[in-house]
Amino acid sequence: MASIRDVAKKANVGPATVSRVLNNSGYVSEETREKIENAMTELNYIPNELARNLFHKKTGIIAVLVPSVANPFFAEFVECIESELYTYGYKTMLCNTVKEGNAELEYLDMLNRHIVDGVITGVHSLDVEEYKQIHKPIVALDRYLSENIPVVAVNHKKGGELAAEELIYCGCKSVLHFCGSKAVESPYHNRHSEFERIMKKNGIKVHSYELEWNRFDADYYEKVIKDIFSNPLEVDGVFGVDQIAIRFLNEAKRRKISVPEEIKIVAYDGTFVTGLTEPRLTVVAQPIDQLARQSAELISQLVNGKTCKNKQVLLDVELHVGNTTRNL
Amino acid sequence: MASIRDVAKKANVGPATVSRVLNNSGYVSEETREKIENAMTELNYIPNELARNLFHKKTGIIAVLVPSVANPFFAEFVECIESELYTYGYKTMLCNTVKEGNAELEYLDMLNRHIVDGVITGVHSLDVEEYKQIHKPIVALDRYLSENIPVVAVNHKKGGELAAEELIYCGCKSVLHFCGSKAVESPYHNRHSEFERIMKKNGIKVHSYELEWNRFDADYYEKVIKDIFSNPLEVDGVFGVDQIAIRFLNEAKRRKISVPEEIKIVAYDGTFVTGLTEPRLTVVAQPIDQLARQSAELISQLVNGKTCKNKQVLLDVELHVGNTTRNL
DNA sequence: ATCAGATGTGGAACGGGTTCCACAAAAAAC
DNA sequence: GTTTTTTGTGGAACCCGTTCCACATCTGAT
Repeated sequence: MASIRDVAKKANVGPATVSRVLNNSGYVSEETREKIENAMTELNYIPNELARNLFHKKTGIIAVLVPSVANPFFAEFVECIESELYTYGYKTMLCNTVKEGNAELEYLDMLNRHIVDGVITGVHSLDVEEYKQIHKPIVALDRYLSENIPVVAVNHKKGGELAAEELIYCGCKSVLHFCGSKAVESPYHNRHSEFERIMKKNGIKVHSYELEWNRFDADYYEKVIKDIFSNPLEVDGVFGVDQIAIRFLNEAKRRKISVPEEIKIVAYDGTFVTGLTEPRLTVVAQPIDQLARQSAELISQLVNGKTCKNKQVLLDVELHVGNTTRNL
Repeated sequence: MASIRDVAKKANVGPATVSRVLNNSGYVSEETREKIENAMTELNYIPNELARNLFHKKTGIIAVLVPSVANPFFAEFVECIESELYTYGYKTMLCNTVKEGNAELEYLDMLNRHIVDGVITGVHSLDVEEYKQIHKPIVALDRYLSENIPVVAVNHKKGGELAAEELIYCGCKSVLHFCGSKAVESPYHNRHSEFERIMKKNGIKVHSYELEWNRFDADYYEKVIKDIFSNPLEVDGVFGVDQIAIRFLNEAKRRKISVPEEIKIVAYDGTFVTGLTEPRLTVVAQPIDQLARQSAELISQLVNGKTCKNKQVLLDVELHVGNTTRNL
């Protein structure tokens, strides 16, 4: 509760001198420094960060927006980004945007209200106009927002290619493709278009199933799988994000469809859940830690006044062959 | 960038009047209100929350400390708590404490430095003394910190009991029990002691395997499973947290040990990952949403000056019978 | 007509640090 | 011995809302 002026009074100095001791700036004699330090410990003085923040107009807090941290991809991303931001000296404010009301907008507004210094958004909601109005530090994860806003993403085109080639290599003739909604402008569409392009080029039939863009819950995924299996399956290959792939695999097992003999499965993302199945999934893995590292670096630059317009960071994906495409 | 004084000048009023308009407090004539509102929109005025915070000595931010959001239990908890805090009007600052350095202490210090209004800690590190020094709003998840700090936890004793009874009911004679380190003071020990008590009372042999308290990564879990299977298994039942249970199940399948015929498995926690196995796991499920709801309510009370010393909230667990203990 | 109360408004002080500037004393330079 | 520099320190203004208090006007009651 003691203020800098209390300390100053106790040490018989001016508040400016105490401030200098606090920040190790300017000239302070050894003698007065000690006097002040004693006074500080005596009064149990702890500087009020709020006052500092007001003066400096910054809080050292970065908001991280994701649809839902309960989703493994975002959980891992948030885990990494928090860690990265921490090394930069920033704290992480977390916002899950899948909730009633427009939490996304509200969090963006925190930029204007000086509550956070920057925003990293991994959210794929529909209205992009709001972002274009804001000329503050924003970094987008896997989403095009505006020319001013740098994007961090993986090379989805390569991702689609790797998946397609693996399924082709394993002899598939007709595949089921779970793809994201085209309502959202995101680099991830490249994976879908590239996957389908290559498949078609090789004369392989592709059945596309468009997933809703804002659903990440178990119920939805179960519904999708049920939906798929309600009609006779005429495919020998499947490509979809982790949780869809896992659930497809499980349903196949329940129906005594052997994997990979009868159906091959390739999962996209490669979060830790793909390590929880038996057989282990073949995955196209996103380097989530690198996505986080790049996002943190970019936001740090933006917060410190550097500009990086039109910037797009593309990271490499990797195919990890498991036992759902080949019998190793 | 416009300040309240800029608005006041433009509207030919005092800053106090602008403040009253901003907060809808005190008397303001309709005429001046309009003048001020016009000035505000003209100047594109957005109040600086930092200045407000300084005056009110609060930020509306609650820090949530967890070992790692990448762990599904904490991911789900954080998802829920963020949502709950949001409804109370609080923002969530996230801190993962499994990193170099003492992040936990650093985040606790934010209470003193007025960066956050309260802390909800789900961290199980070893030194508790620091918490006893702090007389600020803190709520502990599943951990005893000090008499002043309320604890939210599930009824682990009942959890241990449910698991034990299920395994007994299914005819187990010798079980493997993965338990947490006794180095940490936590309500969760009740589940282990109760489980073992009941088992022993029923003449069932219990092999205990003590897990490290601060490891939540895949590598560690894999190592544990490998360790377990490196010796001949002489059990027909297993009880452990979700990820251990899942990995045990997978390894059993790899070794053609049939579940539940030869070995029954009960998982503890019941996070979404237990819905990703085939067969589906039998679990003792923690009501994570309620843990979050209670934590949020308590921290909100504390932040608003109410005291709740010696308080402990115990929530009920539920057994969800899956196909790893019985053939349904 | 008189007075209490409601209504309306602005100046000043405050919250708690930070920094600019002025000024003094000591050390170094010439 | 005089002039620079360097070192050391404190007061005041500032960051930007908020609230207290004083003062003014207007309404309605007696």
